[in-house]
Amino acid sequence: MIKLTQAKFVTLKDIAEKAGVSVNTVSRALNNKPDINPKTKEKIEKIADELGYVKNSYATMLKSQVSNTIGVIVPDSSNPFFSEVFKGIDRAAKEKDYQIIMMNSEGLYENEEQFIRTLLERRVDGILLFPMQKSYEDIKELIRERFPIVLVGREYDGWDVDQIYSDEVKGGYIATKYLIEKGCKRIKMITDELYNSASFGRVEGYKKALKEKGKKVQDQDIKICDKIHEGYHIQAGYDEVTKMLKQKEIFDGIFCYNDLIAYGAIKALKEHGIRIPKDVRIVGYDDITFSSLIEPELTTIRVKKEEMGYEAFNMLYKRIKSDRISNSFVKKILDVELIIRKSA
Amino acid sequence: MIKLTQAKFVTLKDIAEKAGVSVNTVSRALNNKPDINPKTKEKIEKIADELGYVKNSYATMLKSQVSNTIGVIVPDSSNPFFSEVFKGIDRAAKEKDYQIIMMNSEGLYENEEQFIRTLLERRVDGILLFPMQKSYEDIKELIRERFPIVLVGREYDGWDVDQIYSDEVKGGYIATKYLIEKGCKRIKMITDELYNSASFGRVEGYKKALKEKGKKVQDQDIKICDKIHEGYHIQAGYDEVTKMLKQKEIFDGIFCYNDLIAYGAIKALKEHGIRIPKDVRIVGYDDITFSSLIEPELTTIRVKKEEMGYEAFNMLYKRIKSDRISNSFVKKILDVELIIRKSA
DNA sequence: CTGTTAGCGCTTTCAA
DNA sequence: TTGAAAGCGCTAACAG
Repeated sequence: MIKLTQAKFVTLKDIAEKAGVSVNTVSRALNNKPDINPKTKEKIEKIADELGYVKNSYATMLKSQVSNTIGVIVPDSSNPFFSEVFKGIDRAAKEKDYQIIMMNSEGLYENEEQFIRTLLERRVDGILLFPMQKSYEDIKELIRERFPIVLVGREYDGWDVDQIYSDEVKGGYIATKYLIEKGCKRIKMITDELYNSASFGRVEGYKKALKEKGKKVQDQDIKICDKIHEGYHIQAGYDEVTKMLKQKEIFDGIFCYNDLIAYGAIKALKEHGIRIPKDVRIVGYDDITFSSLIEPELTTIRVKKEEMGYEAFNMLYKRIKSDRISNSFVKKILDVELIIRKSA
Repeated sequence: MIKLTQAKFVTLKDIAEKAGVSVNTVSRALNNKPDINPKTKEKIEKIADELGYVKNSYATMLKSQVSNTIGVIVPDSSNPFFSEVFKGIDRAAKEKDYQIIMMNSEGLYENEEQFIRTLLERRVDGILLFPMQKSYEDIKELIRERFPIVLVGREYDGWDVDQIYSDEVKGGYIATKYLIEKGCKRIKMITDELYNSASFGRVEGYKKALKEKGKKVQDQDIKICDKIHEGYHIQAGYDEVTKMLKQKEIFDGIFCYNDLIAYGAIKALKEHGIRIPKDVRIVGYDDITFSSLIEPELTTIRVKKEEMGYEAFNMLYKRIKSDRISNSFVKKILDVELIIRKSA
């Protein structure tokens, strides 16, 4: 059936016929190849323009087996943390004239698996993945096949794969140590799931700081987010603190897995008339834009977000361009720093 | 040159050879077509699995001329407003099993033009565009060619194109009217560029409300954002208010083009010890998540963000699927509402 | 400098 | 139920 709603695209053949030359002459003309008469070229370009020619990239990619496209899978594109990392990816990709197909796994492993497949079907040249770490099968396969991939934001100790992530243990450590130094006697932690390395590392840092100062670590002090909510991080922080208050738990400091959780925690505390930082001190993680705008301004761990994205792309780019099998995989660990504001 | 770093992908031909059947039998087996012996099918599926077959979508698309992909061009993916609209798009696209290529025009018309071209080269089935409105040539061409497109968030009065946007005049009107009712005598407005319909509409509403209450509209009360900054909206709001204060302008109310500008405005006012809402009342626009978290909580105009994205996709989907030329273009206008919090 | 030819991987007639 | 052959639009090798 002829689709009248959409004009058919002009092909090289159309141009060739009109110009009275062969298809391949047209191809050469339009791709700025050598060995072409300037006059012919000009003529062809003119006709292409008149006809409104738009190259069919599928055909090109099918032929050349190169897409100049990478896939990016993030857990939540509406989380400002990922927006900022993505900015770095985007900037690096533009420099190298690469395109990006971005997908949102929404924290579901099934999606991650499915998206990887889709990206492979699209023959992306490589993948930048923020993995869920709920399972590893999908990634293992890519690595076994030596498909160009860089794992971002999560640690895969001992794996033969390029990776870039922050020094999470240090982050958790300096955050907690700071709270202790500020005089907190009972510090809770609210974290994400425990199976991802970021969460795990931050908890480890938290424990390390407590132990170092001779405080005992109690597992019930570590709260794990309940993620059933829409926009779950803020809500989860809010719910968790509300519950802690209702159960009359005693605490004078909270270290949150990320700034969003901290926002929710602050909201709950304020609603109960608890003063920050006087009664309870709060430290977040990530240092997203809004953290210097909320009240009280949030003390937090700054992560090099844009740099992480920028570097991640360039690591992937190198991997894509490396023509030989290389067993030297890059593991880049970014430093973090404590940003002291008003909440702690 | 053989690229050893990347295993070659398995093709239908490979499977066919191993199974001792023809390529087309394999194709039919893997695509769940009728007319295939269940046993043959099973055998083929098994081999495909063993060999790790991944379909080459370029080949399929080249042949079928359908990509099941749409392009989305947003001005700034790190602005929470667009993140939320995008969520709606994403949800709708998933329902229809469509994929999305998202691009970030960064407020530059050159990028918009360039991205449209790229998307056409990728033969997307349609485009969802948040236009800059700095120029119209690129869009005009698409419309002339009857390429499936939906313009989102901006009004194109009298154009033969599907569009969805908010009732901006109403938004500006109710925001300003509310400030007047609260007793504001001198209300400033800080807006984005003036050439886009959203900005234009909100200014119109602002003027309408002032006039209706017998107040005179002074053009110098309307401040236009200076956008040279990184993360410009917040910074621009901050800079603008700082400048107004330095120049000792008199005002007791500010209506901001969006919440981000309002955040910056609030920050500047606080730094100067000006109380909100006692000395100056602030109303924002969009009602992004963080607006109920900052202090004071922001009074703002709520826009149906997710719905806008969701509807936009479905309008585009209909357009893509409509097989005949249709001259009835859809123009959907979403309602807005005033959310009263603490800042005004 | 230009044309002919082959083929990327897949789908789709049309025969068998 | 299956196979052979053509072709989507483009590029590249090779002649001329």
